[in-house]
Amino acid sequence: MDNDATTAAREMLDVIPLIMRTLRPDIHNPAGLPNPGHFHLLHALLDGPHNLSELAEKHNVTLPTMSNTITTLCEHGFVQRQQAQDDRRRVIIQLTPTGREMLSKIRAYTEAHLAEILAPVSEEDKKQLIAGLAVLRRAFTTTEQP
Amino acid sequence: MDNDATTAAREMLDVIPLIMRTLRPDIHNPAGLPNPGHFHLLHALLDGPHNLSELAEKHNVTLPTMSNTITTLCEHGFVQRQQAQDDRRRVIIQLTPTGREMLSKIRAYTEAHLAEILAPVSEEDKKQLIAGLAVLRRAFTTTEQP
DNA sequence: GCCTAATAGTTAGCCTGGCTAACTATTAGG
DNA sequence: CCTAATAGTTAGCCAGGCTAACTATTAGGC
Repeated sequence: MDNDATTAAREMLDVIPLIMRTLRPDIHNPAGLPNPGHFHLLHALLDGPHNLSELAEKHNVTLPTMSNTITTLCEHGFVQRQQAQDDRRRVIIQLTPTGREMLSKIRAYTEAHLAEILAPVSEEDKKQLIAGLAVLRRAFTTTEQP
Repeated sequence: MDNDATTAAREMLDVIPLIMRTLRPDIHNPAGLPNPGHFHLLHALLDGPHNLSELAEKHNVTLPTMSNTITTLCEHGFVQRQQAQDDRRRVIIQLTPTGREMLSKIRAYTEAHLAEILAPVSEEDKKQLIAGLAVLRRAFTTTEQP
């Protein structure tokens, strides 16, 4: 067994809840977003348009559920439906400027909140933290694909 | 403005979603747990018994909602209700051995999964990661109280 | 080139979890 | 003691999730 990996895993599972407890309210209950879960969905649309099936699968909900969810997000003006011209069965979902703006507001607010929490940390510790985060980024982006 | 704090905050908000995408299924859809959200609730009971009002407030739900949720968790045998003897209005909620066991199974499984992902990381990077996590732990436990 | 099968979404009907309002039981205070 | 406050529960309603059934479009076999 790899003891350092286990130590790091254990530590992550202790620390992540502490962080999430602080960040959750920023992300899930921001003014203007009707439903907490909608944030993740809108976020997924940042890297480009998707169709309903992809979104449903990625978020572990059924197609009808995603269809309804998208309907309410359309009504709120955060996303828009659009027929694909090559295959007219498909519906392309993409962010509206309003949706994009909402996301960047949440992002900015959360980032500021986090930075405030990290401000009292010593310079050296901040370097250490940034280095640790880089390790995590590498570990979790190489494992992404499957 | 503190530039390192902002850099760290930005990096955290990029990296955390990557991690959560991997861990969410382990935590929210484990066999035996009826509802995804129940995990957080049971976890909160690990540090001792609580009454309904505390739980409701901590989890941002109303008292009736928490009452119903606890009822279903009771029916599944994960927690038990118990009248407080000093103030008979209060109801003390605590984990049953079954509930405790369920939590440690989820914990063990998730920890193993995480350790597996971290295994290929170099020794040096693992040290770096552990150091970074320690910084986070300090930052987020000193900020806990308010 | 049709006719069937497969694929993408939507609609209908049901169930659960959330909320507010109203109620019961117990304790605190003038 | 009698009123007010506090802790939970019950009742009734709404939104989000699911399955089943339906529509529309594309793909494939003969």
